Amino acid sequence: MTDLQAPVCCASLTNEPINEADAALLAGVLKALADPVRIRLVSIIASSGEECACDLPTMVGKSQPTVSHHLRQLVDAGILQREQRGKWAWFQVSQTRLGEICAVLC
Amino acid sequence: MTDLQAPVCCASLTNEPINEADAALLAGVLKALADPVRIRLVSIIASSGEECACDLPTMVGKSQPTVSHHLRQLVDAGILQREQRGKWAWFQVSQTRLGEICAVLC
DNA sequence: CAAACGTATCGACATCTGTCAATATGTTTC
DNA sequence: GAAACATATTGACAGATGTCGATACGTTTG
Repeated sequence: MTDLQAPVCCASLTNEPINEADAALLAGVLKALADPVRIRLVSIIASSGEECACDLPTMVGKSQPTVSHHLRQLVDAGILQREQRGKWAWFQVSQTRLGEICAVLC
Repeated sequence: MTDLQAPVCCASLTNEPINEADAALLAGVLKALADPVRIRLVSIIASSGEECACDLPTMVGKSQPTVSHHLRQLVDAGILQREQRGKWAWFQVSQTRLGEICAVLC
């Protein structure tokens, strides 16, 4: 499995044709974001700065396993950062990662 | 079906929690981009300014129907613009659309 | 208009994905 | 250490998605 924590891929999509490997990397990161529930999770967490996993199932109207699954995808893609505090898991948005995505697209 | 040609959604993901409808819109646009073949198509077309559909199957190593299917998704999402010239279809990247996506993410 | 050619659509299929109930894992507290 | 609680994993299933061969559609050119 590719390391999705590495920089997204190339400098820019629009300068020169991206190669297949980098395209797959970028697609993986974008795919992590390309879901309505995950977008709402990112937006909720970004807006407040950080959120506890315990509050998110209610906020997005999905079951605890479903939310856990989505959070994992976002963490694997480097979009969220996870921090364990006692029995609670707290999440923050990686502005760095979002910035990388923007840099590649524009 | 929602109008994916409209502005992507909100001003910013990170200011305040996005609502469900806008999240679905944004997810639709991102999903159109979240595929290795489609990313390569966008990158190829953006790099050269415009491309004829006739050249793309060879360039990305996929069949003509498959490429046509991907191009359609990108056009529907407002990421590509299509122009018919005689029997050829030419495609350009909508920098406006890419810019909108960046604006929402950052 | 008939043949040639570029593109889109259809049908079929294998794979991937989102979802939840059930259960396992891990942490705290009594 | 046992009970309580937060989170992750597993298993199962319906629906979405990428792919291609076959075919239809539309435009140009003899």
